[in-house]
Amino acid sequence: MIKITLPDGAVRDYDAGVTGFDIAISISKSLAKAVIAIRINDDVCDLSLPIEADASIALIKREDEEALELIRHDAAHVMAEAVQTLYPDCQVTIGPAIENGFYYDFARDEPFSTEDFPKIEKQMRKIIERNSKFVREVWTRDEAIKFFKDKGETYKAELIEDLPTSEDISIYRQGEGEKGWLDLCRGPHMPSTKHVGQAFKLMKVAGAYWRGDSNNAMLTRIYATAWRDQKELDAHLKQLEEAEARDHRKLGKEMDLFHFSNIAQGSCFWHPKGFTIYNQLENYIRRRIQNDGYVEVKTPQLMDQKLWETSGHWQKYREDMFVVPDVVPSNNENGPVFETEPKDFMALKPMNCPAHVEVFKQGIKSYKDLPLRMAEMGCCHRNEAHGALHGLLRLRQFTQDDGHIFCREDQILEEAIRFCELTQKIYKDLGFEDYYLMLETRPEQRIGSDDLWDKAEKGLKDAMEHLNLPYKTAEGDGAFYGPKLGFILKDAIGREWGCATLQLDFNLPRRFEATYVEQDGSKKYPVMLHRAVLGTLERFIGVMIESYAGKLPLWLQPVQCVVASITGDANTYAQSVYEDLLAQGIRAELDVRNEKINYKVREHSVAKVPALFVVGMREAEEEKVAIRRLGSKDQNVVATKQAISDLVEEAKAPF
RNA sequence: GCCGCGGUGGCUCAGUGGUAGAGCGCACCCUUGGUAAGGGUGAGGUCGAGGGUUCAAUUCCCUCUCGUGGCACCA
Repeated sequence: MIKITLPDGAVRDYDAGVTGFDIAISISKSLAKAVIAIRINDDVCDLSLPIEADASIALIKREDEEALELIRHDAAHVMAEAVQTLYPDCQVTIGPAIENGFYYDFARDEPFSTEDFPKIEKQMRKIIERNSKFVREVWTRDEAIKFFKDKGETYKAELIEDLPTSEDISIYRQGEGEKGWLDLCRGPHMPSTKHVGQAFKLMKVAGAYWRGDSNNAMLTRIYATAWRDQKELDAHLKQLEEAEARDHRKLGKEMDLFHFSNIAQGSCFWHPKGFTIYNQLENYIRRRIQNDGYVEVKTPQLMDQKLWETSGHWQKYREDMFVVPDVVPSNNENGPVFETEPKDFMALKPMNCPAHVEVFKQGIKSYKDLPLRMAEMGCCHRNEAHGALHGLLRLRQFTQDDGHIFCREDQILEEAIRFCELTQKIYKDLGFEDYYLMLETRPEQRIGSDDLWDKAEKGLKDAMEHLNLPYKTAEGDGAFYGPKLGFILKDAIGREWGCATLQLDFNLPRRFEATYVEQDGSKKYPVMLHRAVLGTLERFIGVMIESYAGKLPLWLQPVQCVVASITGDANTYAQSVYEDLLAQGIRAELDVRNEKINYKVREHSVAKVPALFVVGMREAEEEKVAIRRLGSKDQNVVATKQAISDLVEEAKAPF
């Protein structure tokens, strides 16, 4: 007999080898119908798995939150069978459950298109209705490898070959008898295909490299979403639709903030309204960092190859840099641009750090000068791959709210804490609470001793622990010169973008022979903390537009108030209200066009103008305005003086 | 860079092997209207670029380019 502890704490005795299904039956028949899996201790398992020892268990029902992953995983198997039934020449590879759904990677000479989706979905529904049991079998490695090789499934065979020899090769069969479709899988699965249900939808096809390596073949990935019921599915699809409407590229066009053009791909043309946001944000950051003890510098855009050789970028990252020959070009328009092979080169800076080290090196620095916090709104260029570009979120030209803190080793913790606190304050001011921290630790290819890395990683961890900040860790993802801490924000559809970053660097000062004089007169290398709060102004504005769906806080809005007249007779008064607003520093516009007020209200609402001052003869006579705020249908008639001073108060930047 | 999809007036998009259409916007006229589109008239397009097939290509094919969804990349 074994002891099974149920979630309510009750302990029941069962024969060893009892299954989750047996336990469910022993409790109630209706429960047995509803359960689809069992959690044994902390692992989700098949309902049919025999339990051989004492355990705590919980039965998972299909309506439970935990069922989602099982539904999605099983749906992936169903999709794979459907695809292979329809396209027998197609190899299946891997297909995990992911957030909101699942995908499966297929290898086929002719890629799928979305036009194939209805056919595949139909076949999936057939398989689900067939209600085949998922049957787990354990095979030997050789047996499994031979089976898949004979079937022409080279990718599966490769997967099995790479599994540790200690591991059982488990196979899940989801059809009848010997001919049932099967897949290599660790499990667990629900009892049968019908539990997948009908609330799924194939979403998109995409290319994906085999095993995530660009040296490998490109497979065709089909993404799908799957839910417990139609209501959940509909809600998800609706949410996606709404998110699309918040896309910063769409809003940027609609609100006339910026544009992109193929004559400067990956760079942004800021329009007056967009640049107003940009400037407001930049000025705010400038006030923040000045208050936090930074000094601001401006360094060159083009710098000599030698600088990049010293920093190491020339050797390591040249292919991502814009390199410019330092030669006078030929004026002969029919000949080559350069008549002689260029020997000397400059490069547009892909980052500001070497330039800041150059500034640091001017003159002699004392330990008393540290920490030296040097900031720059640094415009950088990186020759990003075409496929990487994405609106304001991934550009070739961008401006970092960059900064480098030169400090002693014993100042790392304090500076790291200080930076995290500054970032928290700024994100709070800007209305961001939904972000997380990611610590990226030492990569395989790195410079510096393990001792230094220990110190550096500990410095970052200590800072986060001191501030009680939860964080994730990505082992091995750090920069070659030091570990990284990132603040990750999400865009409208949940894609993640690194914004704030803090990186420890023991390396660059050594490469540049940048030193300070210690108390005892000896020369020492300072530690460099690379840091940015927004990351880049462009990316942050992009994320912010999506997060606010274009309805930015008043202090950032390009047009804060529009004064709209109802009839021509009120135009003079409207003009005077408008001028008063301007005089008080409000970014206002005047609308005295020959249009109906309905029309004006609609247009400015669509344009997301936060405050609309409507004036007709009634208001003119009483020196008032009828205020209509964005998102509200209410009108509030207020004395003009009061309305303006209220708006001025509200439009104050948070710092 | 790789795989899929796309590029038609300023914007959103329809359409066709016989050199193009709508709505919005824009200009002008009428209308002076009280909180989400008043009416009329008009201008505006080398149908992304190049090549091919064809009597004829915006339409079919190829190459390129840009965009887009992913993948890879992201110092």
